[in-house]
Amino acid sequence: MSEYNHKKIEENWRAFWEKNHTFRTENDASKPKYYILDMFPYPSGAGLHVGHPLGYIASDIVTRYKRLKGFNVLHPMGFDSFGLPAEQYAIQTGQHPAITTEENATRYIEQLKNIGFSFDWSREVRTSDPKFYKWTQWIFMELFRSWYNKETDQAEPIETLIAKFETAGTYGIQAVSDDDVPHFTAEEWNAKPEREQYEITLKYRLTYVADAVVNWCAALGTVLANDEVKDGVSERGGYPVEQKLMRQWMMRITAYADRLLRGLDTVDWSDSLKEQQRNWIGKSTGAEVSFQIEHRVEQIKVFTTRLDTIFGVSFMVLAPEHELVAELTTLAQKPAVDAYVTAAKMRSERDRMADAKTVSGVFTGSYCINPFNGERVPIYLADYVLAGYGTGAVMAVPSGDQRDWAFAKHFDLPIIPILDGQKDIDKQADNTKEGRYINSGIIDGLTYQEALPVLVKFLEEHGIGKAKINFRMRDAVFSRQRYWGEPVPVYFKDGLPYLLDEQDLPLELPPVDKYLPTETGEPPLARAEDWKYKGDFEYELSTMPGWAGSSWYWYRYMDPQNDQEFADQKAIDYWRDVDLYVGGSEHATGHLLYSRFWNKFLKDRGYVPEEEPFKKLVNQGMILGRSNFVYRLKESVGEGKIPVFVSNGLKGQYDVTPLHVDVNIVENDVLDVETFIKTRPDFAENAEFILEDGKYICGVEIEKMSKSKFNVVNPDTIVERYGADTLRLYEMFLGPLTDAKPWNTNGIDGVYRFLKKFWRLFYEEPTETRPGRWLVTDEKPTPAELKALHKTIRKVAEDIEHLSFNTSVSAFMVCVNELSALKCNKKAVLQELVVVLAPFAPHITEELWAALGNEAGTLSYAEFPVFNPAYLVEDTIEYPVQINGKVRTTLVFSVDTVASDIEKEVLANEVVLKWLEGKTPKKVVVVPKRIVNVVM
RNA sequence: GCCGGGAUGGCGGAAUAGGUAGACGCGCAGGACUUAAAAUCCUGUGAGCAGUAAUGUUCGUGCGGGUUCGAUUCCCGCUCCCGGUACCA
Repeated sequence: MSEYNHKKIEENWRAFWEKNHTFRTENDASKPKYYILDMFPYPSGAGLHVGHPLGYIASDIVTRYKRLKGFNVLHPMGFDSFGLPAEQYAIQTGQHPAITTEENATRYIEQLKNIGFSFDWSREVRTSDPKFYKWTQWIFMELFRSWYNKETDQAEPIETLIAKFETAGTYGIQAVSDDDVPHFTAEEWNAKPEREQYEITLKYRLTYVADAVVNWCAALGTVLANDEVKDGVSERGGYPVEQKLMRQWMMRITAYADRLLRGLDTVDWSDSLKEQQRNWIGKSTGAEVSFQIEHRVEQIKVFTTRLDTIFGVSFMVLAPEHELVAELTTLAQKPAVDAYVTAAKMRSERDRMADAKTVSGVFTGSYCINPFNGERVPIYLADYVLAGYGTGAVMAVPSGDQRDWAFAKHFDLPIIPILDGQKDIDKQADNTKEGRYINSGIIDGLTYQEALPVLVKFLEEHGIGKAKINFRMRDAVFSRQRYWGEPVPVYFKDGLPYLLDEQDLPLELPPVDKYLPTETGEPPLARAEDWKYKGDFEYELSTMPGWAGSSWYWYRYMDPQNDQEFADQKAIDYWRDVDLYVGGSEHATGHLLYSRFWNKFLKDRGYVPEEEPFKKLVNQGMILGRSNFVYRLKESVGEGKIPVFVSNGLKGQYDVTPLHVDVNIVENDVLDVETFIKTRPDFAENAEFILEDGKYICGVEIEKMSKSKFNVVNPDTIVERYGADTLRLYEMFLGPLTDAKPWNTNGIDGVYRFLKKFWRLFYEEPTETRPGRWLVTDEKPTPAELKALHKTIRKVAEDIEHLSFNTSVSAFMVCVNELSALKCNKKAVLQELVVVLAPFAPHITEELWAALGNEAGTLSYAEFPVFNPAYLVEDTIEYPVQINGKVRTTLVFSVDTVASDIEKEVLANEVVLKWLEGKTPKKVVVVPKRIVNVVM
């Protein structure tokens, strides 16, 4: 074959790999392991666009490279196949989501295989497969059967807690639990009826039932994702949405807050990602203080990180959802409070936090007492305080906190200065810790450092509070009022939740007549007929959230067929953890925290060996769409009018409406007018076009890739026209893996030409009369050829380690340009180059590898060439010579020339002398092997 | 709002222990081959000014300051864009 025929070559090799199971991976303990994982996709109905494979190409390059370096590489792919879109489609069409999901996954696999990824498809998993979610349910059960012992700082079986109760009651127990756990002695425990004992343990288990705030849409009869709520109404239909408490399964992730925080120091992730997780966990050190409510027995607890400002408290603010609101509201204030609470229910948490400009709130009519000075403090409600944070109450210090300051101004409350270091507090709050305290009772005259211990001692001696570490992170809601998710393996008996017997797993999704909630607002599973545990007991009707299956799936790839365990212990001990994890940064605080949480839990219970599941992690950037526009004259729209479109360069002279035009009929921003008329008769029939230089030039904007913007580019189209190798190289060539960047098919010709030029090093260009001959010879390479090769070997190996693939592609181009110029057709050089290029362009390199006389299909497990620095040694260096930091000339010196000799010669140089204009330089900076700078 | 990230030619980008800004590619312009086109190959290409030209020279890495012999790179203050913000996955 003397012409580069990408289609034929690629189809051949893909068939070869499939037939020979080239990428089947064994759990082979004799070779060092390397686990490279892609965040698995949700198989959407739209199929893949060119943005999706970006991360997969990168991880496939590393995978193939590591194989060449002698590693046993696990590189699997599967589907996170539970999700809202399939359910939404099911609601609209009645089609079971399993069917849609199956079709979409099949399409994804086809598209992925088309790009030549070296996935081991025999290990594919899907979270919606009962054989998979059996183990998701099993892990849920293990969580339910566990509690968190703070003493040992790990999760333990619930039996160890019960044993403690039996011998010592709650005495000395350090557990993460609900707030309202009762205290008892061993005798008291042992005397309790079984049901009550069980009820008590429910407060300690790592998954538990509690009331949580959700977006309730009464009109749709369902709970909405924040995503589905826009401006306080449902995105679908525009119905009102309110914040409502609902009984939900929860995950006690907060038990792991500190370990999740500490673990970040041990993983190789980007600083920004770690920082996002740290902020999410939000550890803050401070104190909890109780304020007695005037004329009542209840107290209001607040958490503060600035206990030192307690003498500046001039009011108290509670979240509108605070449990004491009803009791605190006086008769006179009731109408105002009720109105405010109702209004707050209509606002989403995000709206409430984002809106820092409007001050709103209402006085309850009640007061509490500042325990440090006995002053009466009025109690307000305001929606900037969120019920789920801390205690849902804030002690307001207007002189030190800007939000409190604005609130105080608005309601005309006192602003008490507390530090003599505070400045301009009549204009704004000053949160300084500088200076000495004033108006502050027992800490007057002290500094911040001196005051803190005094305050804490006072707190503890008077029993009004304690030092406390608070986390912003809350327990995770684990229930979804949906159909298309894992059923929760729980049934109810006399109102209490119990686990299913293990042999009854998996609890499969029952058929339902509709995928909607019931008329009474119960989740879709309530529609299932005769769906009772052992024929008697109500099942839990909510399903698990999207993140359940993805919180442990990487272990299933290690042993995907196992029906005895979630994975064989030997397989887990061999593969252990993920060495490189590639995926989108949008998972920074969701999936990546939950996965770490479940991993730590599984480790505590002895199922997995590593504390952290993902050693190294990179976020690939999003590939954006490049939308094209046509501009229609506004005056040309209307009954009986002929539409007129004006070219981009001339649109300024007219009043026009920009309209998206399909990027697939635009080349280099020039519109294919004929196809446009043909494909869009709805608005381009008989249309006239005002051209520039005889062409219709389209406008351009960078936007997210989406169907509605007509800017979606399908990888299949690219593979058909240019081949998968070109697609792979081009996606890498676009820019750094981690950056967001626009897709522009225009540039792809460059890498396609590169592959053809590379091919020309092996085969002569064919003419009409004869096919191109095989050019490769066994001649000995010249130093220049070896230099070109070894520069590339070094660069590419370094780049792959740093995941800097765009620069590797340029390095290949430079190398091929150099070898072409040198007319190098030598096997000794070309064969090594084939191996180096193989991870990037696996098809063309397999073809050439075989043509060079190697056994077909063995390239994937060949050996990566070893870089030899001897070929790159230079004996001269070109020094840029600067005058006052500006380059004026360059001079060549041999590598061993000493600085003083360089300086001498530079000062004698005519260009330098010209710039010196006879003056003596103040200083000459000679940086060896780098640069010379003459300062005058 | 809060948290995180980014900004370099017409376009994608390259260059950071601070050391010749614009590698590589696209596009564009000119040329070769061709009856012609495509493909391919060669040359040029940040902007301005001077010069027939070789060349010389000034400006130039989002904006405003600073540190330094020297700043795309480090520091301070802004502007705009993107991601996350707990039920999209």
